[in-house]
Amino acid sequence: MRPVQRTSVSDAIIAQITDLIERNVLKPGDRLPPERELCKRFQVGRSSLREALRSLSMMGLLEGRVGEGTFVCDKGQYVERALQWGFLLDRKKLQDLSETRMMLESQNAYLAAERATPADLAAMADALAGMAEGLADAGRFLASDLQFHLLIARATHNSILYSLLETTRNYLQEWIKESLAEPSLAGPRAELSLAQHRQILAALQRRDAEAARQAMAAHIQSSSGDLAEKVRG
Amino acid sequence: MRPVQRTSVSDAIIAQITDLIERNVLKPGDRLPPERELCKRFQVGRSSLREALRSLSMMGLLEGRVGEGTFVCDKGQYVERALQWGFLLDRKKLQDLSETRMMLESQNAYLAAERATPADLAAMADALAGMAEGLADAGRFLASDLQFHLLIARATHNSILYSLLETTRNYLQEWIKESLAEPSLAGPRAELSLAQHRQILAALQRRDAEAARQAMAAHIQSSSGDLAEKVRG
DNA sequence: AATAGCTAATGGTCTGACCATCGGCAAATG
DNA sequence: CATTTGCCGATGGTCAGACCATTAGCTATT
Repeated sequence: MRPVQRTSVSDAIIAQITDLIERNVLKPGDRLPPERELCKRFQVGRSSLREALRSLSMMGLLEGRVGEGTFVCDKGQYVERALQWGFLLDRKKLQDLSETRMMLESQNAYLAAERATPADLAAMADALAGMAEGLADAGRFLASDLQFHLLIARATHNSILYSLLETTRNYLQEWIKESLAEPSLAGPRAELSLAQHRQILAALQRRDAEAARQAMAAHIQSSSGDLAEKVRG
Repeated sequence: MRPVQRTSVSDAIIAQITDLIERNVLKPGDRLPPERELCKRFQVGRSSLREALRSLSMMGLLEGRVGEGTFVCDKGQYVERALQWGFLLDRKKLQDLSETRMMLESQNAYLAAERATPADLAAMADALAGMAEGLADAGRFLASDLQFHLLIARATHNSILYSLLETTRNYLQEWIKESLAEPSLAGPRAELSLAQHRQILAALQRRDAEAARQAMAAHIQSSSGDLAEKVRG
C-alpha cells in the first residue's frame, strides 16, 4: 500500500490550464472565458477556480483585468518568474544586484560576440543610431541605451540570461535614471557612453568575444560609478 | 498626474506575510493563525485571504495541512515545488539553464578567489574532505559536492549571486543526479571530479582568480557533458 | 494499558450576493 | 455630422455564510 494521492481541485485546474498553454491551445494574448462560465465548464466553485487563476497570475501565466477578462500573458515564463522568487526574499542588496548586472552584461557580450546573427547586429546598430540622434533628448537616449543592452542579451539566444538581465535592469532602472538625470554631467557622459557603445558593437561585429566582454565591463564600471556612490551613500 | 496605484487585497496580504517571513518573525515550521482568525485580523474576506495563502503555497513559502493549520515552509520544500514544475522545462530551456549555471559558477569562482575569508576556505576544505570520504557513498559524495559549490557562491559575499546559483542548481539537481547515477562511470568520474575540485580550491587558496574561473569552467564542462547529451537526446 | 469512538478545530470547497471598473451603445449636444 | 455624455451589461474583485473531509486530542470502554 502507498499513500493515496490527494489532488486538490485548484491544482487540477492549474494543471489543465498550464497544459493548454503549453500545447499552445491558449496563445499569449488570448482571452479566457469568464470566470462564471469556467466554473460551469470545470464543474467547480468560483473560489477554487479563482484560487487557481490567482496562482497562475502569480506565476506570470495569466493576467486579470477588471471589466475585460482574464488574458494569457506573453511575458513571465515559468522559470524566469521562479528565478525572481529566488531573490525576492533577500533583496535590498542593490550593490550585489549592481555587481550581478555587471557580470551578466559582460558575459552576455562575450556570448553575443560568438552568436549574434546579422539581424541582431543590425538591430544594435539601429539602437546605436537612436542614441546618437537622442544626444539632446535624454528620454530617447536612455530608451535606445536600454534597448541596446537588451538586444545584446537577446543575441545570446539564451532565454534565461535574457530574462535575468531584464529583471536586474528593472530593479535598477530607477536608480539608473536618477544617476543619469543630473544635468551637469549629462552631455559629456552621454558622449562617453555613446563612444563606449560603439566600441562594444565593433567588438561584436568582428566576433572578438574577449574584447566585447572587456568593453562592456569598462562601460558598466564607468557608467555605474556614481550609481555605486549613491547606493553606498 | 500619474496613474493611481491600484493595490489588490490579496497582494497586500501577500506583501505583509512575505515581509514577516523575510524579517524572520515567521520562522520555518511556524504555524499561522487559523484562516478565520486571520480574516478578522486583516479585516478581509476569507476568499481574498485564501487566494493570498494559495499563491504563497504555490511559491513554496507556506503549506496547508487539513485539520492542522498552515505552516511556514523551510527552503527545502521550495525545491520540491520547483521540481513539481520541472516538466515545464523544455530542452532548450534546460540547455540555457545549464549554460547560465556554468557562467554563474565560473564567475563566482573568480570573485570568491578575491574575497574568500579563511573561514570560507576552511569550510570548502571540509566539504572536499567529505567528498573524499564519500567516494564509495554516492549520496554523501553528491551532498558534499553540492555544498562545495554553494560555499564558493557564499564566498562571493553577494547574496544575489548565491540565490541565483542556488535556484539554478535546484532546477538542475534532478538531471544532475540522473547523470551521475549511472554505475558504469561512477567511480572514475568521481575521482576526476574530486581532482578538479582540488584544483579549484588550490586556485582559490592562492588567490588566483583567473585560474579559479578556468578550473571551474573546465569542471562544469566535463561534469555536464553527458547532462548535455541527455538533454539533446 | 490499549483501543475504539466522539468532539472540536481546521483547511478545502461551494454558493450567492454586492461592488468597482471597463467596453460599447445610444441619446443628447454643438 | 462629429463629439460628448450618460447609461447598461459584462467582468473581475471581494465578502459572508454554509457544508464537507480530515486531523488531533480527549474520553470512555474493554
